[in-house]
Amino acid sequence: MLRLSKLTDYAVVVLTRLDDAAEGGVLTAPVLAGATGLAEPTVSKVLKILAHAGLVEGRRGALGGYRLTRPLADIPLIEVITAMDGPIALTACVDNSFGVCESESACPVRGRWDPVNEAIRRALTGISIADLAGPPAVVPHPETASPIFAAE
Amino acid sequence: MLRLSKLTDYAVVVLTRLDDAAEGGVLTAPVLAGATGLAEPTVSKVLKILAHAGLVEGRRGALGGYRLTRPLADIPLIEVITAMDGPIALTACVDNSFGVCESESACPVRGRWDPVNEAIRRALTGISIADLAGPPAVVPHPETASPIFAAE
DNA sequence: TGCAATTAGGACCTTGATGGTCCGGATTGC
DNA sequence: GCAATCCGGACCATCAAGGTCCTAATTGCA
Repeated sequence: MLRLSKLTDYAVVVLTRLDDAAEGGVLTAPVLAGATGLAEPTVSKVLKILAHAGLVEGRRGALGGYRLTRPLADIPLIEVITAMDGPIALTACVDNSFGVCESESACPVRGRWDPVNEAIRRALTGISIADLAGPPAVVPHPETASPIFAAE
Repeated sequence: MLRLSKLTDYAVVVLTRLDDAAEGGVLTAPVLAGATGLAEPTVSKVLKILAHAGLVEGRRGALGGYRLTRPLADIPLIEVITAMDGPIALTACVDNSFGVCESESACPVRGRWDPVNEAIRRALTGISIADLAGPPAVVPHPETASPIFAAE
């Protein structure tokens, strides 16, 4: 269904909540779990991955917790997706990876997916997490909503 | 990994091969299987789905087979993806689907994914299957390659 | 110095979707 | 009437995603 993983979804939610922390302050995994309604181990897992990608910073020990390393507006959506789901690659046929496809000799679209991946990357680069956090509520009609894409 | 299903991948390959048929002629599933290197039942499954979506037309009986209902250039990639994978929806939070998310009351990104889906749809609408079939070979540097996107 | 709180890293299991195969029925041409 | 072919669906195996848990390592405080 061309869907991204739930973990990525959670990551966006967690990141936006993390933005609630006071200047310089940190939020612990349990607190974030409570704020988001997600299970604590899951939140913990998400935060660990995000920390590994450098999007958040973890501080151990008592009074420890996590905080953003950058403002949400400086985090493009694609960076979160890449951190959680790995690099954007719609098919196994990426770049010049030979040998992984048993019918590559007969494949007429060989090497042709890259521009597609690139197009999606571009579309996702222009959207920041801040855009997703945005105004509080539901968007009834996306077409008439205010444009949130830098690329448009 | 934000990947689309293999079936979709196969569909694109099969469609491009189907384009080899003579004007008005048809190709059978076994022939297409041979031409693409894919297993026959799989090709058959793909064709059935494509036929259901109206992208190809099946003709039964002896001398039967499949043929394109439109030239490849008139088939946007997104149409194939939608046919095979279902509608583009990066997350379960789509439109105004209430009740499916147990923490929707606490979710700060509620309803905010739609524009993202829309952006991807747009990026995928400008690419036709003909673009994917394109010139025979590998694209070394997508950035310097000829632009194939109508939207750019 | 010891204890409590917290992140870090990974192992582990379950579940659901995907991928792939197969079968019976309907249709068509010879 | 027969053979070839599509049509529709059922069926099962595999595999990655989702989620949980456990054990270190680190830090602050009494």
